[in-house]
Amino acid sequence: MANCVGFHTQIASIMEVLANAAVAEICKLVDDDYAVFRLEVTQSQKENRGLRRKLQLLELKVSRERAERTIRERVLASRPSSVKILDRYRGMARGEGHITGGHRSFVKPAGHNTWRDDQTITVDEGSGTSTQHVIMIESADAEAAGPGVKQERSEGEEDPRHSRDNQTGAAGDPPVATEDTAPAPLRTRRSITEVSGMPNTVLKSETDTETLTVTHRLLHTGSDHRSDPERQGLGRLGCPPAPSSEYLPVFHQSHRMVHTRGDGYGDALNIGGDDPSCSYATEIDPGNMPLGLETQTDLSKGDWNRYSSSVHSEGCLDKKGEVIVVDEVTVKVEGDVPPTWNADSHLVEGHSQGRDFLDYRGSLETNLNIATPSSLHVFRDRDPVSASMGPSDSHGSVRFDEVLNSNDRAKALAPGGGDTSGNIKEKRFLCMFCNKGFSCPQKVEIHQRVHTGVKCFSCTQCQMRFVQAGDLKRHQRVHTGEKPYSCPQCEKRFSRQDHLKMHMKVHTGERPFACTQCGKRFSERRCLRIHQQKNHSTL
DNA sequence: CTGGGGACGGGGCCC
DNA sequence: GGGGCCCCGTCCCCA
Repeated sequence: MANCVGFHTQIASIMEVLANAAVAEICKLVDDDYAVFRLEVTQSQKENRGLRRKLQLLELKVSRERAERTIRERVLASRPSSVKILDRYRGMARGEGHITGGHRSFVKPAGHNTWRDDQTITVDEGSGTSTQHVIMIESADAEAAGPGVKQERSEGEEDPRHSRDNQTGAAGDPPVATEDTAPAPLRTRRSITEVSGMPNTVLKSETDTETLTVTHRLLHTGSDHRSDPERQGLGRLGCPPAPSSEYLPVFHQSHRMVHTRGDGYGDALNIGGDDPSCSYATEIDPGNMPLGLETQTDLSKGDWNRYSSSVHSEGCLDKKGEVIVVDEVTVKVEGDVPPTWNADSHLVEGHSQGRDFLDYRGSLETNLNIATPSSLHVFRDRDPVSASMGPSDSHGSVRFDEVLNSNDRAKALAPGGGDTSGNIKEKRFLCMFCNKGFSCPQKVEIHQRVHTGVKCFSCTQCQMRFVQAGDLKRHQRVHTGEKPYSCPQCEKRFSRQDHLKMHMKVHTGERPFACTQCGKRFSERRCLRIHQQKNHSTL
């Protein structure tokens, strides 16, 4: 019996030894494999870095070449051209046509939704049929990027301020506001991404058909933007991004904040209601205003960068303010990513060369996947908060040709997104729709209402709604009949100073707008324009 | 009667 | 918030 016990003990010992040996062997194998694996990963990372550097160099080179070409084009375009050109351009700006030359875009090839790090950006400047549509956003590092990678600029119309200067000129000899005499050169609209190599300075999306991977990089495409849990957001937003809305401000934030969607829109929107006469539009469709005002909190902290990122990551905010720090996250998109915002849809139709606000409008009208203002109504009606809305809700009736009026387009296309201050550093906060720069987040928020159609201020006397409180106040003079401005010449009174100023031209005989064709002068630019269209238009 | 132009009121938007 | 400009619609006058 004792022998039996001893035998079993020995067996157990041997088994234990063998087991330990096996474990040690396994561990060794695992360690070896792990070491090999890590070595491979390290090598891959090195290769990846090397490739990225090469890509940077290539893109920088392309950007510079493009800049040089732009300069040449501008030189060529600065030659005097005929009135026809500007008129034609104006027509296009109103959605009557497409600019067939000069405009270039980097657009994804048709049929491809995937952008990869190693995907070469090709540029077909002649046909505009390629490739990626990306942008470099001004940032602190922008200057370091050197010439050629500055924020794209596109001018199809003269700078209104500049024009105004020309028109006012020196007293006594009002300069001729030629209006159409010297059409600004039709410069190309291009978008360039600056790849600085710094992970937190380059944003790019790697979009698979149904998967949006947000890495350190994010290039915000329209489809990406709407590939939400809320493609509803598309509908709700109802304000499809202007082409430039593909652009995403690039800020120096290594971490992106993603807010989970919540229902706290009402709360979020309950800001700014300081005007007793202003019934704040709590019925604002949250999807229509992805900038959830909750972010005011962040904005007040100056954390606009994070704010912006969160908007683009999810477009939704958690009412609890829950924040998920995302370093790398894969956002699954339910269902098909609507190709709505694929630049391809424009390109395939031959609109590739003028893809900007103009094409955007066209696509809006033709692409059934795009939420139209009518769909806004649908979503608004679904919104329980908006159910209390009366007919005064102009939100849903916002027309994009109102939102994206020619002035807006011109400014959006203007250098620096309309920034004429020249101090672009002071306007680091970019509109996510038109890329226009502003000096502070609050201004961006207000400005973006232009695109979102959000009108927070409503008149208690009528159904009018306004984006800005000042507009409401001015409007209310219509009801009060208040006319605080009186003409010193004829005692005529006006509710607005600018109207008085305009009226004063009656007395001064000021006619700063002269027709270059017949010399006839007008007191209003519009009169001149109408005159030229009716009498001198050769189109 | 019609078209061109002047004048004015109002909204949009930016500074 | 005020100032200012742009744009549009409308009304009116006049040739």
